[in-house]
Amino acid sequence: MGQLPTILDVAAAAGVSRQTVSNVLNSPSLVRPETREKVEAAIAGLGYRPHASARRLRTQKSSTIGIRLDPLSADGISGSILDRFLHSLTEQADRKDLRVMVFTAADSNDEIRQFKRLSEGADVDAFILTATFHGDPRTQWLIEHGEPFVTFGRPWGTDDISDPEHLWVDVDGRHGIREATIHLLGTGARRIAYIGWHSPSGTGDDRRRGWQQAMEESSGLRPEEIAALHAPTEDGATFGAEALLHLEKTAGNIEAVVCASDALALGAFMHSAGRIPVIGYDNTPVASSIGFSSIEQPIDDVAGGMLELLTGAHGGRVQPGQEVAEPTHQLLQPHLVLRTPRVQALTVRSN
Amino acid sequence: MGQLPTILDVAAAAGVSRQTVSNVLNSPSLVRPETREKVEAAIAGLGYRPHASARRLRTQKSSTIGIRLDPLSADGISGSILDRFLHSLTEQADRKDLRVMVFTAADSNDEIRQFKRLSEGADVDAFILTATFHGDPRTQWLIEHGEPFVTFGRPWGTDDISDPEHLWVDVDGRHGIREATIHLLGTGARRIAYIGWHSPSGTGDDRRRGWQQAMEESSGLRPEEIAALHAPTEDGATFGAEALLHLEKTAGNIEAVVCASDALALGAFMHSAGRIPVIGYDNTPVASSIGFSSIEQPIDDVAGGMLELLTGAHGGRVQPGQEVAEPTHQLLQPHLVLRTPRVQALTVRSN
DNA sequence: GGACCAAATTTGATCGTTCAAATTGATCGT
DNA sequence: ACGATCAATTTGAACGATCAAATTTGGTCC
Repeated sequence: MGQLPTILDVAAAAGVSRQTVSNVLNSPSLVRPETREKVEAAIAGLGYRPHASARRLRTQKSSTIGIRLDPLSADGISGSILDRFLHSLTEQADRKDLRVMVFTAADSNDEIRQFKRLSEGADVDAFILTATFHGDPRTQWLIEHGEPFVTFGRPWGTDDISDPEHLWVDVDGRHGIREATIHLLGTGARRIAYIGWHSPSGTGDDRRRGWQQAMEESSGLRPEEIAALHAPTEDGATFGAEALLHLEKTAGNIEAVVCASDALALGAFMHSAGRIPVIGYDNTPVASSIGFSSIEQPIDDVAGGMLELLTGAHGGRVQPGQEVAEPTHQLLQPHLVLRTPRVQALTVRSN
Repeated sequence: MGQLPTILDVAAAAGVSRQTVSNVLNSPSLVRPETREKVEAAIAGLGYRPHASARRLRTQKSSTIGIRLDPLSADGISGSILDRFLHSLTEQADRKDLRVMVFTAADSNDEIRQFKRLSEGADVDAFILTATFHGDPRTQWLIEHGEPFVTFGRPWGTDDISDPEHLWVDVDGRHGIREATIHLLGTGARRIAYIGWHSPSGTGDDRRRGWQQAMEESSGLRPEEIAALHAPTEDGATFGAEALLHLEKTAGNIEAVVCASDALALGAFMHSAGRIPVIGYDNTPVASSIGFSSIEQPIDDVAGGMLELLTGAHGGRVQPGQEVAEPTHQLLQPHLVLRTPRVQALTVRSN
């Protein structure tokens, strides 16, 4: 390991002072090009890297963002999506010289306790929140304590979307589901069912509206008929299968299904034995393995957008009562990934 | 936000000196119980938390472990397993007052570059490695540079398992597959196929041996017959389906299948239409949704074991030529999760 | 009561960096 | 030629904690 070189070693090697080296790193414009080169050569020669903790102590900034690992979120981004998101976030953060620290929490209150720990210890100086919900206590706490943060998910219900209290990036689920439904209508299907989550659910209700709009506009069915094609349930493959079974009994013939998640879609697909088109949401590995269509969220753009908001003019905080030049949120569009099923017959056990 | 209290504020409030407060936190035994209580009251009253960066600067320890996010590892722990592992690791690290920092890397060399960045910047002071392979350059680099680390995975091939050059925790895949095979033999099946990965692959070869042993001991088949039931391929559902199709053509009737991964098992299960028992590896969500048996790795124990080794006497490093009292590795046993299929018929398209 | 020793507590120095103020050296206007 | 101005660089101080050494406290023994 040896002793790591410090800024003083670099200064000595380059024949300048500490501060000049510091300036080369942080405010290059202050340094004469000639000296800058000398210093840069010394830095490279010694393999010097600034000591993160020393810098943090002095600047009171950690250049680290915190994100909770939420493995089993029923709502919003589930499992493998969070995984992809975390990966993309970390990769892009790295390019901006930001580090990512993860933590776990049992519930929202526990998460707030972690916010406290991590911000007070100066471990992180901004937070990334996923799966926001109506009346979220976490955003409230962060705003009150002046901690910078960005959410993946709109501030459902609490405030105006166009004039938000905080920064957010979200995916327009309604639009995605609407496009998917329109695609199915374009193939000739009319009796298109929607299997989603129980209300109230910000994400869930929004997605359902996409299906509802498309159906009302172009299916030619009466409102009661459309309503009869809607089955709210819990998230999960078995629930998806049961919901479709239920719909077939109560609403009769179903020509296609749009689902609020891939888990539900898997169930519906299994139950329908691949005979009718099923469209899921999130384009998880299951969808591609089994081979059903799914709506893909632009995860990279979400992560990139969040970092942009965090490092941009706002610095993760919306200054109250101040003119805002840059946008404070982004609503991104998902896109439909079409697949033809790899399986022909598939039926759920009768048990 | 206000100004956070420092150790000096606590000292003043408790009527003692800096160092006494520091001792209450780090070496309570040095402090008289009476004073300790006073200080603890002051800490609680002010809501003081030590400034992580200041402590790190002084102690030259970050109390942070780094782990690479590897989203698409074909070998070893794949996708959702890494997710579960990361979650478990973070949760257990938290209890030991350790933080977890994540990073991404395109390949091993890139990962080594990250090791450098993070250790030189004193961002992390130990690494967690997953999916080790034969002649892994990463472990070599870490050993050479004296960076503490633990691997999830044995040092395949490089050195002696019972006298390792570094700390590791692994799951006994051979034993797991062996038990799974024995279970199938117990149900009366004899012609049990094995679908795994191409050789050489540390993990893959080890798992295959488990099947081979069980077959040689108890199937009653001749060695050539057993060999004919083995199909090595790439990881993935389609490869699994193709492998089983191939085996049916070349080896004839197959009564059950054991696979090196759930992805392969999914393919085999789809191809066999759920008619014969299929056992996968990793017990991913796909296995539970679709409903096939799978071998579950004790992820929590793996994470816990790795942290134990890291924080134990070794401090993540095996001192060369020194007597070692504590064990330097752990080999854990997986267990079989049995399921009855939820689907009855399922066939792969002929394309 | 004073000498001695261990336990408890305090003080001085330091980790590596950046901020703020001070210094140097060159250019310029009058 | 002389101070004023400005760019480039240096020096002193501080961030908040811990280590190492010094000091005080308190008890025991003769």
